[in-house]
Amino acid sequence: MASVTDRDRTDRHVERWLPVLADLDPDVEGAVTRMSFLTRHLRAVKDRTLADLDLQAHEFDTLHALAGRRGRAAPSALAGDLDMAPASITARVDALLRRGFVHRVPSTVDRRRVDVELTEAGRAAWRGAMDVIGREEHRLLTALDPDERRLLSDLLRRVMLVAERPTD
Amino acid sequence: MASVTDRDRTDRHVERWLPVLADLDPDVEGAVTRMSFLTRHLRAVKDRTLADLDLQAHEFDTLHALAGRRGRAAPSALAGDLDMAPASITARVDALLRRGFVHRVPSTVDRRRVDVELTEAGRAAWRGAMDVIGREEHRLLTALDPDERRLLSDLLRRVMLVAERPTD
DNA sequence: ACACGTTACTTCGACATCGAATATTTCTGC
DNA sequence: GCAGAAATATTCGATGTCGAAGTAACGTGT
Repeated sequence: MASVTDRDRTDRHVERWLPVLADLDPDVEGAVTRMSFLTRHLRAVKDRTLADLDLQAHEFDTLHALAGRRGRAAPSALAGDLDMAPASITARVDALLRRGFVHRVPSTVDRRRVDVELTEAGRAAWRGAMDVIGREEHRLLTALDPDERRLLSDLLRRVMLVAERPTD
Repeated sequence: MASVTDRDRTDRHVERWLPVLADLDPDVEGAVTRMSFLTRHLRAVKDRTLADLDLQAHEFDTLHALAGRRGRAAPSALAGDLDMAPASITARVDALLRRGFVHRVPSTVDRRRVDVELTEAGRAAWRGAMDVIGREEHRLLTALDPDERRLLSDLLRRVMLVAERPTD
């Protein structure tokens, strides 16, 4: 069991930088560094998990975005959801096409558009991975009890609302 | 002022996925998604801020890692600090070399090693950027008062300790 | 109808990153 | 001492991403 006095690598990080940067706020730096590290950790675990299923993270992410739009979406919509340049979607779809996970469906009403649609194989690959993804998220968050998880989520929401507000 | 009932984009994200994934824990998913988004947000703001100073994020990151080692380090040490492949350091150092921010110092005691050392220009570029970086971090975290920041940092530490523990 | 601006996707060239292979140097076991 | 293992940085080839330019189609105002 983790004692309240246990230190993590971020404590060491802050301790190392404090002499160099005197105006460092340990709580601000600690929160930001931990969010950054946890995000990277989850990404790394996801990479390894997906590798066992013969999927790359960016392949899964694309299937996931598609599934989130009921299995069919325009490339530009996927680019928006994935926070990527539209130009990058083309290569991703090409690769998924070669694996038989998606196909392109030219729109009949607007011939500029070429929707991307999940195949059955694509949906199966996504579902198979979804059964496994998220385990690590829950494992990490069991460090906190349900009330604390709610508290963490609520604190982060308030930070998010500032982030979403335009800077001016 | 943000009301306690204000919703952020993560609330909308969870709401959108709940019908598809019934076993989703809103607090777990909320916390993870918010950490991921905030990390990306800070990265984006850093990119824009550094662009004004004619620096790329990976250039600054390399200078920062060097500064954290008192201005001199082996490429493999930088690779470890930056969580990158050692092969990738070569190109970064080459680029910083062309800008006069670092130079290579062959070690006299171990002729396999070629330390990388900050020049005065490199240290000045780092310091100039450091004065600006971190503003956004503080801006976001002022959504919380000091006690809440401490609380957030402590909650995240406990999550970190689970992440750092080997999975087994 | 038609010209013009907008929208949507793709192609192209540049670049960052990585894993594997390479060259050189140091360390280790005997 | 010396042969083989380990360590260190680099080169090389492949891949993913992006911005800018290109191509095609739509929409609108006149």
